Amino acid sequence: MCAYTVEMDRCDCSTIHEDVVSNVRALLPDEINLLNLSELFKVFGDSTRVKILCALLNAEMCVCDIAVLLGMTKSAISHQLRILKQAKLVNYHRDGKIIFYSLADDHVRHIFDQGLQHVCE
Amino acid sequence: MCAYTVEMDRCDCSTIHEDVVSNVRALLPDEINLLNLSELFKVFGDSTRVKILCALLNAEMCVCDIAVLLGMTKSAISHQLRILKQAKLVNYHRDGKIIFYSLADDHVRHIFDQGLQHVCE
DNA sequence: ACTACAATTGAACAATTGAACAATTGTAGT
DNA sequence: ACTACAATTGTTCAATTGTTCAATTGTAGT
Repeated sequence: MCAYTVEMDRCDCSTIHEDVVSNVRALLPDEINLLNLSELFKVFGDSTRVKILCALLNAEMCVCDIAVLLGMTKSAISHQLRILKQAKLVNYHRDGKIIFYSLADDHVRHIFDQGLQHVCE
Repeated sequence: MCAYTVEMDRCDCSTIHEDVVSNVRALLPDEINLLNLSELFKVFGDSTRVKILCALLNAEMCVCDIAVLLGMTKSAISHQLRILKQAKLVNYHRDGKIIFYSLADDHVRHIFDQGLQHVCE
């Protein structure tokens, strides 16, 4: 019989390492932070957005530039930039008709570096 | 008229900064690596998998332990562990009936640290 | 006011995804 | 061989996601 039957009615196993579970439970970040973290990675989890961010690692660019660079429509790029804006991953400033986008901070650079190291192994 | 009409038939803008575009294009990682990178982040982009990985940051655990810890079925955990295995993010070893899962390398730790820093600002 | 154009937005569609359920696999003990 | 059980797998379904198209917004120049 599962020791957690009362609070965890979905458990159907008997060999739980309760000490490990309770130790890990204490070390786990807050539910909210874990949720925000997965939301952040969800933003990274699209090849178009990855390409846009990689481009912005090297220079600030307008929607049109990015569209040409990636061979996509401005609409598609704009939609993705909106998502990147909401995640506070890019900044922008208007210069006449043109809006220039740039990276918001350097976390992206570090995360991408580590990620590329992983996929290149 | 767009300078890229021939090779980029989807471009509908005229104010391209060609120098910027070509510079960035030269610095952009290979298409394949960018695709793999987004696939990697896609794996991180799910709260269940983030929780599993955060748990494994602290201790190796069996499917049953993780199921109890997160209050989910073993089936659900197993499905997610399969995805984490395919992404080479977790290792595992069998001990009798029980299979213990652990983190594959420290890239995950670094990526999560940077990610948490970003979401906590 | 009008035109040109960079950029954004909303709706619709196809494709992908995560969770749940049932059935199955693999291992240990009797 | 049989039972028990940790873990995996296949299938189905609802929800989410990315792209396209068409229409709109905002700014600069005439």
